[in-house]
Amino acid sequence: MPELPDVETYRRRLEDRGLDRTIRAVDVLRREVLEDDVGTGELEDVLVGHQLLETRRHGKHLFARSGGGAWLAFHFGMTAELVPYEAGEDAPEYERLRIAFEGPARLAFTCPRMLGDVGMTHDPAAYCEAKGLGPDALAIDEDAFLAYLERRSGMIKTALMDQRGLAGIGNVYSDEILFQRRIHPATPIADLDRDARRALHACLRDVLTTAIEAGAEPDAMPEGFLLRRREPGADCPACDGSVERIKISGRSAYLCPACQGA
DNA sequence: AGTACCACCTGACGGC
DNA sequence: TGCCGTCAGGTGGTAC
Repeated sequence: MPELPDVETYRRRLEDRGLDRTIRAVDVLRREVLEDDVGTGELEDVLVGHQLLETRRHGKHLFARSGGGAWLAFHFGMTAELVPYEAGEDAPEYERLRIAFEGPARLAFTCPRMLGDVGMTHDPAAYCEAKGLGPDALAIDEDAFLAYLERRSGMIKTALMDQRGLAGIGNVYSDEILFQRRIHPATPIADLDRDARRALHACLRDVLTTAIEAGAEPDAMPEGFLLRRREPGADCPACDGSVERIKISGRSAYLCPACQGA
């Protein structure tokens, strides 16, 4: 589930359960989760005997600064997660990398599908730039958002999901934002007037902050959220219609045709 | 530039 | 029970 609200939730989890504890060991259970330029030895040098001191999030990327002089960079792919647990408890399923702190605390990077990864950097901002990431979706202001839409064409959903333009929004939350504005996901950007674009920016902030407050848990989100009804034929949370799944450039988009026009 | 499509890798689920 | 197809919220590359 790792879009911006999920990653922000992991960040808070890491703040709670991973900072200011001395790291005793780091175990890489599956080497493939490390980015190509990161070796296990290097990872140990940076972590073991040190503490994680601060966190940062940019879009779907999470960073943690080690007292050992570098930042860890977590990227979650479709299914990765950060799971704190304690020695003595069963390790979470699909644990791929484990940080063992002195005492019982453990922090697992789990990744069933192996599409996430862990990297290292000396500068998160430079790292994001190298990845081509645009501004964080919660940091971009209205003017910058309008300017972004101004310089591209095509479908609105695609623009919201493009990490180079706006970092943090993925398939689920782009659908949610567009549903809340009653905009069909395939709507050409050119069809949205200035007021609609401004409202979209405000809505995107609302949806993301509401989701963060709910801990990125669908069941804890407002009844009116589409993401709680993400299956074809489900009842629309806002009208008598039902939820439909369509394909937009190969991805599943969910919407209510009655609310969001054809 | 934008879009469709395939690939990556693994798991869950429904149908027969 | 077993096999098969389909789908999954991420990204990245290619070809039109």
